[in-house]
Amino acid sequence: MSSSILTNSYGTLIDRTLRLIKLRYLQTFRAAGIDITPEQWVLLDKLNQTNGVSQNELANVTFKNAPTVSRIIDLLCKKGWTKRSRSPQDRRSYSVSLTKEGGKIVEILLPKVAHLRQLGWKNMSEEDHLIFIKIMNQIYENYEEEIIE
Amino acid sequence: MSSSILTNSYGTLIDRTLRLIKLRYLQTFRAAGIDITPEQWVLLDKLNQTNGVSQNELANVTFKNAPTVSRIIDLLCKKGWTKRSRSPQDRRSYSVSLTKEGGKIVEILLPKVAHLRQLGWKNMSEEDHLIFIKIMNQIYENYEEEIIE
DNA sequence: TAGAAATAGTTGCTATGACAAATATAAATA
DNA sequence: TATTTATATTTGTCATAGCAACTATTTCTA
Repeated sequence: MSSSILTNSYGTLIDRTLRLIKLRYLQTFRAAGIDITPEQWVLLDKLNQTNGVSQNELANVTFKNAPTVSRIIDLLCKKGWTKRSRSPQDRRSYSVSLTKEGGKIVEILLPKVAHLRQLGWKNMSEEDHLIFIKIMNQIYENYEEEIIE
Repeated sequence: MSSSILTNSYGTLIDRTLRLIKLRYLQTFRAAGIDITPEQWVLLDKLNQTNGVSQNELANVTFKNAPTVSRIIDLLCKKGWTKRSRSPQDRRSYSVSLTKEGGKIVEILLPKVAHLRQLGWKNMSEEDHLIFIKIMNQIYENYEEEIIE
């Protein structure tokens, strides 16, 4: 293995790019006059795809942990964009769903988010995109299976 | 441009991989018996490379913002690994440097971090690594120049 | 079936990061 | 030189994330 992998801190690069992506999302949402963060958007978007799931399921599909989802849903409920209802099958869990207001927010923001995704891949090919996803997932798998000494 | 770019949320993938990387760093540091976070490590490592720089310079090279660097240096000073001294040339800024203790910490952790970097690139080539860095920086540039509508 | 173990969710604590406002000092300018 | 402007740093507030401890409920098991 070459030395550049050992000496270059790619974590810092990933970190800075991810923070810029999130910032651009936030600015775009603000410019649209909607007070929502990128993380809140992730949950709202997921609920739009699969309405009525539990917080636990939301946590799994968005790779977030339970306390984080709990707090973000709190905020979304306060804004009137989601609502919780106790699941009759399992009274420990909630069924979380979009309100009509929440649905409108998604409708407004979806095209803007699509535009943002396009911007990120400017000057790159579809192949670049596929390689990038593959490598990102490979790094994840490499660390996932690793047992710490 | 193909539609998969529009429908896949690569931000979520980057987010989950970055969080796993940080978790593995944290676990490795804990396993070594050293109470330090990945972000604190980034600053300590940078100080080891360029000792005596200002917080502002630290912020620039690590892509962090000033308040974050200020608070992390606070923590590192409390742990006795760094110290601040007022710069005689510019009395607004500090010269931040590693203490002897801080140097020892870096010495212990450097090989472990090199090992972690290798782990992340398991099953991948040096070329994969270069492509990845190139794409990550291209995404950054794409968003950097973008003016929000 | 009663008690133990597991699961869904919440809350408290700490760290990081973004933004805004504040202080102290330096640099530029009229 | 006096005043304005810019810069380095700090502090406050909020959002996200991880961990641990807690409650309520469900599932497993002796």
